[in-house]
Amino acid sequence: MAPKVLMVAEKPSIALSIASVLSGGQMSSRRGSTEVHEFDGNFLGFSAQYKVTSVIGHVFSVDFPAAYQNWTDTDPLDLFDAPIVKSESNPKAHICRHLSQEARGFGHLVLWLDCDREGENICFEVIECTGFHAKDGKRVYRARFSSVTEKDILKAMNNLVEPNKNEALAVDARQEIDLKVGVSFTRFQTSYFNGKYGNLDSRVISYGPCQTPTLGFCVQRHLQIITFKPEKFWKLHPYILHKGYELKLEWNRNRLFDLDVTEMFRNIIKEDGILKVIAISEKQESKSRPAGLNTVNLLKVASSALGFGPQLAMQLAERLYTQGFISYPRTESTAYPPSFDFRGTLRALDNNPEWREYVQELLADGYVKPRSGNDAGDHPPITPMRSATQDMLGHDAWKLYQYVCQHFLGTLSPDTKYTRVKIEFAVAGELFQCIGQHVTVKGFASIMPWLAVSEKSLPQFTQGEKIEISRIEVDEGNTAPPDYLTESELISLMEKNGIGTDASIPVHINNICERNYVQVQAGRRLVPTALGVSLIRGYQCIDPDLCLPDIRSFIEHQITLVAKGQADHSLVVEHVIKQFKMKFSYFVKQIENMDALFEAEFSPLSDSGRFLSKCGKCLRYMRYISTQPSRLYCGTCEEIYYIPQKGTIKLYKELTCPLDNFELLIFSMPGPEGKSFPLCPYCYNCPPFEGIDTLFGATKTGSTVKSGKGAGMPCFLCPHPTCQHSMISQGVCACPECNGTLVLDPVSAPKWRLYCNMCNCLVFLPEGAHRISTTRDHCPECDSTIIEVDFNKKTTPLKDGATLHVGCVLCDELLHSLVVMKYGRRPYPSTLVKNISDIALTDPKDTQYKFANNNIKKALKDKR
DNA sequence: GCAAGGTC
Repeated sequence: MAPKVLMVAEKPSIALSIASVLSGGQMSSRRGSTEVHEFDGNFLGFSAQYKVTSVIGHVFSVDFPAAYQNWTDTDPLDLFDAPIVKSESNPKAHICRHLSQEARGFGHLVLWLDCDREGENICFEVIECTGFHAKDGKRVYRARFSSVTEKDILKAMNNLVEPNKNEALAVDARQEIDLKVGVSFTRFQTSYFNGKYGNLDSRVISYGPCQTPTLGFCVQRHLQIITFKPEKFWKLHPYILHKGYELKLEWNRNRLFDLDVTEMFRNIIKEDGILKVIAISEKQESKSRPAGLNTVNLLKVASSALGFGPQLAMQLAERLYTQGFISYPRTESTAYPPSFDFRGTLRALDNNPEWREYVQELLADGYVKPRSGNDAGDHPPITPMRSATQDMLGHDAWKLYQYVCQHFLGTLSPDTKYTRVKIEFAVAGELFQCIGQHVTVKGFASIMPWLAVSEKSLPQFTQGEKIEISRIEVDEGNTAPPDYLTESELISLMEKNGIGTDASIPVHINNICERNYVQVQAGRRLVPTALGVSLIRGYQCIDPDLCLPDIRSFIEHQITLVAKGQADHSLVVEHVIKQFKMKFSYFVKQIENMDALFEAEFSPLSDSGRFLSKCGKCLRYMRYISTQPSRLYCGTCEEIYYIPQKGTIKLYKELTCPLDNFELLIFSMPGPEGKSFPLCPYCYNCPPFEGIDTLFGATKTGSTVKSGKGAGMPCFLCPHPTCQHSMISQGVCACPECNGTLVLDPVSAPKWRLYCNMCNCLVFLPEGAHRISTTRDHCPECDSTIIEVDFNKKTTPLKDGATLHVGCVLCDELLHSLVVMKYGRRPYPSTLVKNISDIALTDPKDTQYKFANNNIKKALKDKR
């Protein structure tokens, strides 16, 4: 009987590649939990029946049993000795059932999981699902491949080995250690601090061996900045006029920290007044073209040059990949495989208006062999696969695609070559110099112009020549602290210290943002919050190990012993867990040291009213008084700010109003159809724009705000032209039911919707979309704001699995077919009804509100 | 409500 061979890869794309290679493209594919490809071929000299399918990453993940899931009943200390259970990572995908079904009647299993430790671990997950280990006569093989190319796949097929149990056990060890350490510390910290302070703006005060050192880097830089003491320094710069050039010379001492000494040098140089040319040197220099592009480098460029965070950059890259524009975007390798088809990839780009000429030149004159780079044995570097234009991709994806193309072309271009001339001068025993640069070969900088070497020309000098000093300048300066870490620098630090992997680095950075430990500010610099700083300073005074990057390398080192078979899995886990348990007990005992820092920053729950958001005038937290009428009170300024009644109010991230610096709040009306909107406490009470002074949902019981003519401007009425929360930015189109404007509800994901800023009209947008945002463009047909919809990959209505769609809700056929309008029957909460109906029942033209709305419409027009 | 690691 012909042998039956089941092969399993780590992801669907690899299963497809393997099946295509081994079947020569002659396979039949069918859907299942993941695709299954079938064909006939040879196996170990016999003709065989093949089936290739895949998992989707890890099949299982670890957790504590149900008995340990209750936070209040479980002492976090007990978690260290608790059992752990494995359950399916994604139960809905039914991967385990899929593998077990596909394995039925098959006698051979070939494991094509990625060739790293995690892949080895997944091998054993697959074995467990297929039940192969239990039955006799069934054989399990491991394919070891260093790239997903025909040559490597065939080579692996002819050199099948056994899966490596030790490597898999090392991953089991890491999973158990990470789970126990992370969850115990997280639960303890969260319960302790959230139970004590009212204004902690994070639901969970998490700890983790990757996320905490990541935060540590950001806080370390912050502490460096705030403890920095600037020092004055001075520099001497003689100037010369030579053959028509005025040149500023650099001092070999660079700078001095003593003005008197600097002045002394200035005087003796001035007295002499003649510089002598003592050396002229000319060197040929070169600046290397880049090696192939890997994930981490793509993320760094995306953050520093394109302004995309790692999470967004990966989403964009993933989409470009599934749509066939770029190659697989998750790779560590910067070396191209020897078989890489450079000519073919170049040809794919040679009709692109953006690079046509450059590509044609490379094709005609012959491209340069790329630098060797690093081969991590995974996927080839990220390269373009087919030509695209901005219209096909949308703005953000285009920017990323454009970089991938430029980088690829850069790797095939010559190095930049330039000559560097250095002229050295002496006067009164002091040395000065000036430097000229002349580019001889522009090379890759023509396609990556931001990396170009700057030109600086110098006149001719001769050795021994004497030149008069025209004037001497003393430049004064201050030493400056470094700036906050850029995301790109953080990624480098994480990579260098082995924190996270190319796939998980974006997740850790995202974590510390979401938990409110850091904020991304201008230039994508990461500035820690009071919470982030308090946490790290707390660890530093209790047990600095807890926030140092070494904590990760310690764990890695221990599990590597398991992977190499030098230590027993259970002994290592036991040993490491014991150490962390001791650290945990000590941390609990010493928590008051960390608490002292929290006490200085946050306010106890027991004080009346909880602290909610910061006042824009004094930058202190204001108290939220929930008793009717609910309001905010700033104790420092002694001001009261009313807010809408009968709903829930919470901090809107830590976003602030560009007009007055007050922290924004999100108010949500009750019920499933209650709209949510941002508001600035100050603008709401004292609308800054003329005409908007009608109450919107506020209580009129006296205004304590001096300038207040009234109250009532939430962000959805605000005509601010550039603030991202204003009606100008969030408004989409005119309300079909009234004179209002339909505005995007910014926190309505995944049930995205528009609501009218005057009446009850609701418009439901495509549900489950990953992101919906307004753009600055307007529909040429109807003037509505163009919106951008990022559909969910699984439910996207677009062709070829595309997810990004840009269009007008009224005129775009697809969007129009997906939106549902609903005129809410339910009345608004009483205060709102009162105000809205006041307007609606009288002639709208006579109301202040209408006037305001006209202003807004005008503002909308002015914006265009 | 919690970690980190896969992949979607």
